Amino acid sequence: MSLPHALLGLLAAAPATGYDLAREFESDLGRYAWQAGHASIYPELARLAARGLVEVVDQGARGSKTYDITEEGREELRSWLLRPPGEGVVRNEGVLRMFLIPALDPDDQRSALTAIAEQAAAGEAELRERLSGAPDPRRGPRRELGLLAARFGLGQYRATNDWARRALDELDARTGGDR
Amino acid sequence: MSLPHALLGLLAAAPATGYDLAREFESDLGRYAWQAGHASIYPELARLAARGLVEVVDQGARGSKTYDITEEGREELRSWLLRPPGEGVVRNEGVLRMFLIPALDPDDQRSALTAIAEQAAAGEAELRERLSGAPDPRRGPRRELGLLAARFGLGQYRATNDWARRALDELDARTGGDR
DNA sequence: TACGACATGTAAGAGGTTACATGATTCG
DNA sequence: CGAATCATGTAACCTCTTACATGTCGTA
Repeated sequence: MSLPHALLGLLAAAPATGYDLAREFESDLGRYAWQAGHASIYPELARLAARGLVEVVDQGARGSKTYDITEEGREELRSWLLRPPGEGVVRNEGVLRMFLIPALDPDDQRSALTAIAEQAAAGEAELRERLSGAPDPRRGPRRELGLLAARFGLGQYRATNDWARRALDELDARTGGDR
Repeated sequence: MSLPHALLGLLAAAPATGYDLAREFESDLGRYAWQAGHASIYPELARLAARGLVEVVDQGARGSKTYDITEEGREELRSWLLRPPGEGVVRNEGVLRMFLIPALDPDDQRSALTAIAEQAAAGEAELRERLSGAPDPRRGPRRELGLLAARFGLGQYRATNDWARRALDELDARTGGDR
């Protein structure tokens, strides 16, 4: 039940076509929060339109339809965002891998943890660069969302890197620290 | 395709019944990494057994079956854990809410961000207490998994709290900081 | 004029949740 | 002996992914 709210949230920032929205899910949104492909987005937009939460405000070239959120849509979005966050859906393959690392033998643990730390460091560096550069002019009205998401990602990568390096330290301590 | 590997990873630490595994998903594992209910676990164990990756090593009271991982299972798990982490599934309703907060008006943003910061602080405190106390004797062979997961959670809550408080500061700066 | 990006849709199937269904054991 | 917990399973349904299918527009 999160996809409709994700779409409402994106449309609340600016009207967009289904195609635009699908691309939005390929960046930070899809990386840290929620993934969706066009094959789930188009039918969901149609359902939201049928419920009166969004509407088609423009039909352009190539059969494109630009959707905007309606007043009812804003209310639905607001009540969802303000609802006390009960334990929602959580599904993260990367974190799952991290948790299961103790099942490996020490050498394999070392390489898996090293790979995680390096990947997190690389992700952090890349994001830091993006944040320090000029704000991406393409994003326009969703710039704020992107900024917030990027900063969240930064914290995420930092925490992951710290976690992996601490696990590596302890592994070295346990196995004698040599090699 | 992550549930079978999650089950293999848990069984790699110690043999368990489907019921045991279902409870495992209710703690840190389900909170940060991957959720699963008994209705998906039992059929998946049967499939894994059919593929020879796990086997029934004991049948106890109440029709319970204790599963253990096989050598083939360990190899499958190892190759999955060592596989370079391409972008896996990510689905996190809480993070999605965080990203969409800019869709609210400033007052609502303030309350949503405050709620997030408070919840993260409470989660962090609770986890910190659990980590400082005596290690839970019930967990036995999965203690290490739990420790790793709890420390990950700690970093997570810290990052979330920082993120929310920074967003609040900026909101105050933008809207004049009064009230 | 060909290629890449834009743009939308459907169908089949995988994976997962909720609800239904059943029964044994333990503990107060 | 009643309630909670242990323990397993199935059926219906929902959601999302993958693959299939189609067509337009800009530009090199």
